[in-house]
Amino acid sequence: MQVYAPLYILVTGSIRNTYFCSMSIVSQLQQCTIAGLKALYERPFTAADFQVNQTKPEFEGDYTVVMFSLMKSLKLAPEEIGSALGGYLIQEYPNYFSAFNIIKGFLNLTVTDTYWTSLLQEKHADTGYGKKAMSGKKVMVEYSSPNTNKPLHLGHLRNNFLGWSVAEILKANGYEVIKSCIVNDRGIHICKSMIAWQFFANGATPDSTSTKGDHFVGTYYVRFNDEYKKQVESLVVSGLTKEEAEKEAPLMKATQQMLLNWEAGKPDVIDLWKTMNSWVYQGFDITYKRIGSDFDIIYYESNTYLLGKDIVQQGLDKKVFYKKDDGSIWIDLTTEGLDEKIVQRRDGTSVYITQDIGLHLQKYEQYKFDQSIYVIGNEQNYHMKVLQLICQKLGLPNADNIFHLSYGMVELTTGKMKSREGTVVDADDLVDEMIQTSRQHTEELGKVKDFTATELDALYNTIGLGAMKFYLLRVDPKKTMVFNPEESIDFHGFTGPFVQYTHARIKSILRKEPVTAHTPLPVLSPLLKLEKELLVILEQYPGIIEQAGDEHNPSVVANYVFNVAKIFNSFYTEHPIVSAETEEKKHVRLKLATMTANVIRSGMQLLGIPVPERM
RNA sequence: GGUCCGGUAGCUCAGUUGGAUAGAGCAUCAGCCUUCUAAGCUGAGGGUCAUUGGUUCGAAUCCAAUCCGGAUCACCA
Repeated sequence: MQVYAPLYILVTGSIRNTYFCSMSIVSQLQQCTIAGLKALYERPFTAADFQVNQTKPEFEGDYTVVMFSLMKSLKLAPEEIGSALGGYLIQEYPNYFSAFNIIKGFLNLTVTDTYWTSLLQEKHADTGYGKKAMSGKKVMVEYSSPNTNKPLHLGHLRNNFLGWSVAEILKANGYEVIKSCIVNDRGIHICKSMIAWQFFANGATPDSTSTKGDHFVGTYYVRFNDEYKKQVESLVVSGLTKEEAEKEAPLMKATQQMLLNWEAGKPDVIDLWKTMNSWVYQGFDITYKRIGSDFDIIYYESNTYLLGKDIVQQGLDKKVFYKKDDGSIWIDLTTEGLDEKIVQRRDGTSVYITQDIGLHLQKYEQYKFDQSIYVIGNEQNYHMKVLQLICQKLGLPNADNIFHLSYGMVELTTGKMKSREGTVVDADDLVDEMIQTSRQHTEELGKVKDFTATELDALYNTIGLGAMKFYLLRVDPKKTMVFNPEESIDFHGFTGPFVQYTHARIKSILRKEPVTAHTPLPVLSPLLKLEKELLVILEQYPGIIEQAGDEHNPSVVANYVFNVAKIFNSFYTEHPIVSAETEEKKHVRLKLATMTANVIRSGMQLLGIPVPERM
């Protein structure tokens, strides 16, 4: 919890006038209400006994105590409770509440201008506003997890942006965060692109074809599937069943042999594998750098795929697992409503889930984390449920604190993305297009003609990527979302560039009128509607960070930051800042603008989106 | 078939520890640039919150049933 000195709290001597200075105004109101109910009715209530909401715009007031449940337990009419409680709050907490009205079961309270202006005075220049002090807790966030046989696509982008943003949000909530990635660099699917390269490439390389390495390898993965399909078809024509043909196709047999050779460590296969993977990594590096992803630790499946075997033995000893007659090892999860799950094949090799059990333990031993978050698509909900259950049954450390941040698939307006049908949206192509679009818009508007070429490139990147990240992060992670190409390059309305633009607008004013040059508040003239509206939403920022952290949900921040920008823009249109009615108003508005810019910058940073000074 | 997730405006999404007349953006229509950046602002139209029943002062939100969509239930990863 943040702690800030309550300069704006005036101590009046009454014991009941103790203030809860580091709290949000909502918590404050809850505490005051509890105290009031106790004083008035000599009965103990908790915050769960009544509801506090933001007052609807059509009514007078800032926050509302919903009294229906109180009416029931006190057996009193709303007017009675409302006038007693409202009167009490105004009398006992004059620094917080200045007026009230009662409509049906709603007690609407007006928060004093003193409260808002003191908040503004104290927080307007605080770039760490809303962020919590380090708690000493450590959390691992695993995300991205690409395969080394094809380039990154739209689905990976959602994953990467989510992982990055959740890491930033957790940092803001006081966690130490370790970002990790598990690279799926081995297995039959990796061998497919290797075999296709051997058969069809004639020694071509990314350099010889001027192709980005991951795309280069990706074409051979596609080529494999095409050629394999042809082989299967011709075998079917020659009389085999489809199943037989799929097994007997020469390409598949070669691939399976290659996998065996890889596992046996045959030098020529290992060399080819290393070479092709290095091509892919060169490509990934470029993409990760462009989209602003990075990791503190990268695990490779080629190193981890043998993990977990000791654990399987321990599980047998503990009778968590059992062995079937053929030698394969299983766990029975039917009492949990799941199925039986294999953890070791009859040939003694470990399966996908076994590696994950091993990796969990390895990560724990390495980092001693308090929580381990996996950013993985919802198609793996079952897998992750089983993983956690097994870890718990084995009594592995911190198994209860495995959290699957399950996100929904990204679909296209035309339907689902399918790698094999070529309906995927490539990450690099998309980034290119977004940057190109931002260039076009910027040139049309012609506001930054004095920028150098380098500055312009940086700006196009900021806007293009900002639009894309915001577009993918503004939706609740767990929901399947639709990617609409036209909508994604729209820079108006609920978009990243809209928020960035609002920031640039403010900065333009502050360059002319630095806020530091002004005397401190207090302010005597009453706050106008839009001034207060801005302060009300700015006051909510710490709570938003907390909520986003608790829910592992960046869309909470995206929605918030958009609303802040929207309210600021209304305010900006309605009220002049530099040429305000009075000097006092000018000071207040400059500070409001400063605080708004800081919150926008801070919130966007939690989404991994920089904001420009000009655009 | 079992399990899980979802269904809110033409489209994309908010809103669900039960609260006032269900909100944004896009799209459509009507306005606003001698004035701090119009990537902006103001206003209008647009809803059987999938359906039905239940719980209660009050249901988009909770419960039950039904319909529709998706994911998953591999000795693949």
